[in-house]
Amino acid sequence: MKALAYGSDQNVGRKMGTVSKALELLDYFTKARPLIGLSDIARLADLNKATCFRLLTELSENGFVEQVGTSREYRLGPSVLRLAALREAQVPTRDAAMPVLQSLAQQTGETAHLSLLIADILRPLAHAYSAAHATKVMLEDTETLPFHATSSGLAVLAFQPEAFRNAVLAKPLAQLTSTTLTNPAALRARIAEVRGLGYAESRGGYESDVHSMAVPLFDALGRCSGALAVAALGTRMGEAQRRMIRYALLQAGTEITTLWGGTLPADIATLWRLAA
Amino acid sequence: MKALAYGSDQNVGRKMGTVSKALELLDYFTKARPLIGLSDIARLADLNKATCFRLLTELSENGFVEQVGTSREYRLGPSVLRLAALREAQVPTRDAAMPVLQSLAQQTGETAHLSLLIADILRPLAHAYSAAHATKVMLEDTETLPFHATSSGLAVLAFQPEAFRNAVLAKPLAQLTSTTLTNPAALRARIAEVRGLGYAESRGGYESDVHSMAVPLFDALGRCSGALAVAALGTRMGEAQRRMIRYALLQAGTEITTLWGGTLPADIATLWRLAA
DNA sequence: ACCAACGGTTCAAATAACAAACCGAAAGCC
DNA sequence: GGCTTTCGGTTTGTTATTTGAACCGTTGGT
Repeated sequence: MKALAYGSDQNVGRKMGTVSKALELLDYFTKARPLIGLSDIARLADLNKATCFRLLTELSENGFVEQVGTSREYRLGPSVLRLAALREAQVPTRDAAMPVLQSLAQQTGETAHLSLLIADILRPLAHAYSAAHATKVMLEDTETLPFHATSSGLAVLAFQPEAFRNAVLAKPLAQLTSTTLTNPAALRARIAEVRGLGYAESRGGYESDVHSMAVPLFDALGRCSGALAVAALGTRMGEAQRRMIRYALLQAGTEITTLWGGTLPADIATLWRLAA
Repeated sequence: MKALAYGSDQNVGRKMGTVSKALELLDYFTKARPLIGLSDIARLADLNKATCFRLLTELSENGFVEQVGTSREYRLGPSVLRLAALREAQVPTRDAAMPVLQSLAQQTGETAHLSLLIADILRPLAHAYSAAHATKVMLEDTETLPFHATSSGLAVLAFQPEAFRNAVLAKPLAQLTSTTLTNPAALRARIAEVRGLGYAESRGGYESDVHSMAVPLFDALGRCSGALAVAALGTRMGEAQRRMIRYALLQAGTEITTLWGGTLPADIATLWRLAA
């Protein structure tokens, strides 16, 4: 199993195959850092420059990265577009969820985002912003959502196999804000609570003034493979607002799970029906 | 440089790194064959089962493929979605072109498609169909566009560096229909002609009753990195129809190149302006 | 003119990939 | 039921690939 690595956690001492190393290089491209030079990416990945060069060359030969003319920096290549189109054609995920996500943002007047569990890491896949407020939560550059410190993370974690939860909680858990829960036992309790409620909530656990709520999403294989969340400034999160957002979330969550061909676990279905 | 391999061309005797082998596995997933078992894919890629298994495992650990529950077959994983979203955010390609593509299909009443030059291979990225005729050209399952036998291929080839053209024409060229041009010298003449016209045309070179026209597309780096084409049944391609399609193509081609931040080579810009 | 950092290259040494044979399970097929 | 084939997956010794450190030639800053 791939090392669970997030935050500032340096993934040192890992022992991984060449392919994983190459694929990991792709992960260093982010919205905030779309172009990376050879030396930079070698440093980031903690790889030898020669190794890194060979990997990048091979990625480039296959269109997964490409070099922009000047300064020879690398960026993601066009191959991913083709593969993504193919994946979406077979398992509509982003395209299917996007309209629901947008209407959720509009309906709640807050920022909505959808995350996917990819290779044991929770990553945001799409965002939708509302024009309702001048101040909104932006998360353009978030690359990884820590399981223990976000509502999406908790929502997903609550519906994973026990072994997965254990693996996550066994790793060191970053104290991101003053209110981040980092005690494994307390987190377990928290997760059990999420399971009982059918949705998760986080008050400033990731960023101190952001309050968010999230629901788990289920795919056609019955797995909980993602989460849908609404994030707002803590100051805007009154009781009425929370109730409104929760309601919209449960609706939208049901909708996306259905679009994905998934089915809610029976207990969750009941919980959500009651709350509606 | 990666071997130019298309059609039924078996890519035997190649000497490629582990990473390329792994990435090539991803190419065996198509719309027509979205799920593949271990033994199948090993046969397709002409790899040892153990090797193939290891590669697939590593791809799976990184979310590039995943196994569906029953029968343990593999399919493309969610990682590609994330990367594609990132790529589109930085270099809007498919999303930017899609509306133009659709309006081109609607405007011409025929099938329009956009292809991208990925790692020396021309691959269709998106299609748009028109509802105007009951019979239309379908190309859902086309995986690779042979340069010598399609209008898109000729359009792209005409604007590549000489070395690239040579590499393509040096390979054996498949005789796909009775009218497919396979003589390198004749093809060179054809390509020169395309250069002089600013667009390419193919009458039944790929499928015997399909007539298509294509224009090259240029990206922000000044490369010709794709083609835009309209394909119709040969029987519908009268002179008036050809003129209409050509006009719409030049318009749409200009538009997409502009959206991509590219600039037309001066001679082409002039040609297209004159034709409009 | 210097120096540092860049992208890229080289080559011996270390490591990871390879092929073949094997395993238990499931699916035909008599 | 029993025989055979094929499946996904594993193991092993051999082999070929990957790796890391040092080394180029350039570029850009001071």
